Amino acid sequence: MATLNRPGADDGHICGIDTAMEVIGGKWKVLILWALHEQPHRRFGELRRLVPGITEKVLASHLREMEADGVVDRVSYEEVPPRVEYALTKDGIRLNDALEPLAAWGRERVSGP
Amino acid sequence: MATLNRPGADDGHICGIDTAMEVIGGKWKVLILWALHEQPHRRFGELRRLVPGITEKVLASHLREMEADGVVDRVSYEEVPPRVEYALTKDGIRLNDALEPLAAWGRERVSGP
DNA sequence: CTGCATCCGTTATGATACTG
DNA sequence: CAGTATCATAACGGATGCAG
Repeated sequence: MATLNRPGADDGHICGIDTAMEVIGGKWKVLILWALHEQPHRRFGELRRLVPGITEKVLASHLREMEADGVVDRVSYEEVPPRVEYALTKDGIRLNDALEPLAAWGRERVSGP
Repeated sequence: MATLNRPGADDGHICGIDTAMEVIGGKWKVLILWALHEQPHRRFGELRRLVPGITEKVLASHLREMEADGVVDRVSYEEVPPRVEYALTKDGIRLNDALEPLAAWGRERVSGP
């Protein structure tokens, strides 16, 4: 290959990582993925508590993006009070699995080799 | 565990991924890593060509950050004209390896399952 | 050749208040 | 409960010019 390529170029993804980076690019997305990985069918309020520091606005927009990216499923139950549940899609689960080695790297880095 | 945690919190990194995300958080860092993985001891100008679209300022600042994070080694030869070479550290190599499953995920996503 | 300084626009993230 | 609207700020990236 002559050069590496940016997202959006014809091929764009010689190493494929940029594709993934676009999906997990939000500041809190990996934590959301992680929370949904531990237990599927989390409600909005649960996620808000599980990811301390995140605002409702950012949580909502991240969830919408992840839904659009096909890694998260959103199920809205038409009841009162409202109930909405989020879960990983199959692709989201695979994404989370692919993140595990990275998590291991981070853990080693914190605790030392 | 009660909650997930942000970087900087006491534990901070229950899943360890946020640690890694901080290191690869720059827009072009994974591409720089990739370029250095293919062949160590790249020069500044080489990297600029290998990562089309990146500006000198951003390349320089990314390299400095990655050096501070201990994933890149910088070797400056005191000659004229100046020559500076960059290479992955051991930790950088392991990081790149940890990125591979993510790259695979991205590749599948582009080409279809 | 390497790469820092400055200015500047865009995007991402945050705080707060409000609605169905 | 599950969001949306609005306003404000910060972080990031890009363009250009200059220096060792």
